[in-house]
Amino acid sequence: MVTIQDVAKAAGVSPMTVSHVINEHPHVKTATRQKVLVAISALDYRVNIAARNLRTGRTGTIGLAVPELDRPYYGHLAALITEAAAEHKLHVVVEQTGATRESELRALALSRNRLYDGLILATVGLGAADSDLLRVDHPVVILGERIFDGPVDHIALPNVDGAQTAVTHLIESGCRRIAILDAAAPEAPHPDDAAPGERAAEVNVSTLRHTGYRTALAAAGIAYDPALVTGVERFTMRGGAEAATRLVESGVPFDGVFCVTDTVAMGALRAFATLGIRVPADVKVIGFDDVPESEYLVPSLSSIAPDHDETARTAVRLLVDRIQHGATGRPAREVVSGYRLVARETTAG
Amino acid sequence: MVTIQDVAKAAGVSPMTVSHVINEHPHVKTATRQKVLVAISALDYRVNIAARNLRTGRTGTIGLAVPELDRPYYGHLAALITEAAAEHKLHVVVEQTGATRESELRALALSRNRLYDGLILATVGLGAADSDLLRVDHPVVILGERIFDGPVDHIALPNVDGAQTAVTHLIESGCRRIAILDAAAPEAPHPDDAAPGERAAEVNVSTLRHTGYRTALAAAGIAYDPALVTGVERFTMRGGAEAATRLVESGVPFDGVFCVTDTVAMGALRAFATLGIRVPADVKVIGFDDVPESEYLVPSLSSIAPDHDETARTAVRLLVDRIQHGATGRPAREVVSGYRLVARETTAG
DNA sequence: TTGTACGCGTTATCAG
DNA sequence: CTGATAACGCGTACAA
Repeated sequence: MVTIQDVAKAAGVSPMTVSHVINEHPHVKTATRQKVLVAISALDYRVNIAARNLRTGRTGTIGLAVPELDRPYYGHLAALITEAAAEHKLHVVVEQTGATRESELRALALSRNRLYDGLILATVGLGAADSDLLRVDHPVVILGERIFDGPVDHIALPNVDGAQTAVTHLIESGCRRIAILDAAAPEAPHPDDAAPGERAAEVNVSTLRHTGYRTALAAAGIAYDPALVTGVERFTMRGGAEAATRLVESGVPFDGVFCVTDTVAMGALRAFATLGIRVPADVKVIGFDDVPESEYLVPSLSSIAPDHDETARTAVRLLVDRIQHGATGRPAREVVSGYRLVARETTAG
Repeated sequence: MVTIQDVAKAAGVSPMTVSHVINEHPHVKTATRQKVLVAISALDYRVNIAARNLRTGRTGTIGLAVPELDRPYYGHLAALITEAAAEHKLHVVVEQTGATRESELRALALSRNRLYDGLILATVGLGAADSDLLRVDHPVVILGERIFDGPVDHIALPNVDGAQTAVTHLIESGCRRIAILDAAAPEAPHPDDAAPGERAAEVNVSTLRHTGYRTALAAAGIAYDPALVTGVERFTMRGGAEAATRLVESGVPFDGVFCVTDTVAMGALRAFATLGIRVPADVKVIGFDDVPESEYLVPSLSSIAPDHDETARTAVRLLVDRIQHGATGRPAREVVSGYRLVARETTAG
């Protein structure tokens, strides 16, 4: 391994001078600079980032931790954040947490974070109950469901409002029996049903969007029918296809479906095609996320489009601010992303 | 920042002993270990990876550099490689190169690589002419087109054979006028057309798959018609849709389309739907890559499925071997991935 | 304008 | 079983 010392020796100067050249400090004679540059390229010298990092405490890199890399939503997010970070001259590296609460906490706590100047953590497994665990001393921005009064900066997706808008759109398109495909296991009670003082069920993407669904129904005077709620094992295409198939096989009539994510909707659309159910003629479908694929599906998928670009930019901006002004200085901020309804063929008249 | 020294002081031992405990060295009395562990958790100490890395030269992390993160193929690849690496107790971080030759070379040469024990580089921009530039001293595995006799370990996709199989499948399905959507700019001459001694045009995914296309046509006695070759600006859905639209508007008759990637095919399918061209009734379509989405499209997309799982596992295995046995010891190896034809609805009778 | 000395936090070596 | 010492490669402060 060729070090800065080797370069110094080769150029006939001190290591310090080499350092000055590398870091483009002004007070180096041009002739000296040239000698050093020649030596650097002759020896193919590269600075040792680990050493520099140890000395300076900065890496110029931020981490992005996402639940799963092979879901369009996160791929898109990663691309946008990479772009936004570049404007701040920061590199982005992405890692996969695995979509469980434990793994997300691990990503957060891992000493590895020392290799990043900051971390953007996209969560699905963390709940409001984990608030305390989010208290870390390095710059972190959480991207995900709503965690009120959390100790870290946090960008919340417009889950409730977005879902309500989606379902309202189905209603306005003429649907009356609207099914929902969302997370399977813990039956999410409607907030209104919770006994006073009782802790609400875990807050996550699914329960929030479920809430929006119920709110929209209620606003339109449509009764909530548990038979129309179908659980999705995982928020994947396969999960969506299986859930949609179960919904159809249950025999319960429905004329609209709100899918918790576009990926789930893609699975559902496929299942409907297989079962001979026409979209949008027989059933209208809407998703959430507006992943790039949605526009190109046949039929193209209506969706709720959070302002991804703005979200990415805000996440990076908040993080950069923490990096520059200290992780624990200012109180935590919460930002809710904007969104818009994108009506496409799956909800066409 | 709490250091190993702080822990040592708190536990009343030397920093060295703390290090022994952290790294689970055997010869530490249980009582001592306990004291240290207590101090560690009391102080919430985390090892400083940068310092450890500086000292040991290992990070336990490998890098994966891909052209673009928001393409299903790379997302899927990243997920599989992460999984494969976990079996070797290695972390994976993914970064985006940007799909240009320069950026890929930069990813390769970057001092940043010192933060990884090794790098898996998925290429699209690099050509055979860059062989020399690939000569680096740290462990690297290239994933991409075929670069014969390159200086680094290399996993090649079965581009030529796979494309030939895809086009042959179209022919066997009854197609006679088969269009191809592939890279736009430099007209790729068929190897047979190159004058002897003349350097072949740049070798990349597109030219290789183009070669497979021509080989399949030739084998079936079908004349190559340049009018059926349509350039795709970028290998995105949008690029595919635009190219397909141009193809149709050109007025040239065709009954089959081979798309250079599944993502391009998704765009093409959408364009055909918009233009009222039925798939597979009017035109049959096949892609390449077999991304997870393909199975769920309507109609589901026939494709060439490289053995992604095996590819990921092999890439990691080769890299681990280099990490353990030195980057420059053994001569470079080239492995070609296996593949299979997946016939779905877009090429159904 | 250039050089010297030291410290960042950790671990390898080797002695006790 | 535990600890002292040195070293990893770089950057900062200060001296020359």
